[in-house]
Amino acid sequence: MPELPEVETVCRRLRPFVSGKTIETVDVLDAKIIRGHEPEQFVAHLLGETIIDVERRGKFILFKLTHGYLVSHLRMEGKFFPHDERVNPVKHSHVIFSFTDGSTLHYNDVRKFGTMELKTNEELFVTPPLSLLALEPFDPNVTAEALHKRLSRMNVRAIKTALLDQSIFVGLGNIYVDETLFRAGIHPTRPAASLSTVEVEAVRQEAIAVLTEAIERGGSTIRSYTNPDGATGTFQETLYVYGQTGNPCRKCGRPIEKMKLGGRGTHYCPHCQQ
DNA sequence: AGCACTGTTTACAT
DNA sequence: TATGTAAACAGTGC
Repeated sequence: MPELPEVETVCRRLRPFVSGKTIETVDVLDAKIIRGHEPEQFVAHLLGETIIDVERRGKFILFKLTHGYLVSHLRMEGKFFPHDERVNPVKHSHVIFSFTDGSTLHYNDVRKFGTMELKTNEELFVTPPLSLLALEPFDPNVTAEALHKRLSRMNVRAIKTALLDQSIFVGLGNIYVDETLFRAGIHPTRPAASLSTVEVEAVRQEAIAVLTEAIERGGSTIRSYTNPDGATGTFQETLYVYGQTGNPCRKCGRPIEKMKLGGRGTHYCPHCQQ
């Protein structure tokens, strides 16, 4: 269930594996994964294409092809598994790529929420879904002033809900947004418009710190995430609030609480986050 | 058994 | 327009 650090970890693993390889066959075992085109068109376009590079934009994986891009989102449970040879699909294998060197890439997705879509170079950033994204969080143009201006226009929205909106801030999901708000000392239900520029800057800095540290640790494995090698991340060892319900806060010792906000489980310290 | 929960996004109703 | 809810699906845990 990847957020930006997990997707970045996946991209770093896939990049050396697929770069320079030419697609020989594509088996679509479940058409639900394919968006934008009929599966037949999807396959027909990919045959003979070479994967030039693997890039990331937000939580999307971008396979740069000879012609255009294959854009993939893992949603909750999507996983890519590289293999040096042809192997049989397993349960929940939905799309299988084989390359002219004999290696294969399997897409596995228990809940089938993940997507794959072809885009031309011209369409890529000016059509949904990528056109809807805010700037990358590490972009210097993401300033406290710009973010504060945007948040100040929100009527009643809670800061947590706003930060999960990828058109406002890119890369945070339910784990890292809770961690960001804890580190910034901001209560998740605070109206987004009520944050001062100083508080917004604290949120921005902590978000970048959390995302950066999580990338360095290969992401977080709470229950099911593994990278394409099957390895787990280790950032979960450093979590302050996510999944820590009832445990003593590492800053003040009072128990971490959990509530429901915007339909998502929300973890916070009632003392450190007023 | 049945229900609530899960790391995401979006279509739809209000 | 903005915001909240349900839905897509499968598995796990109580």
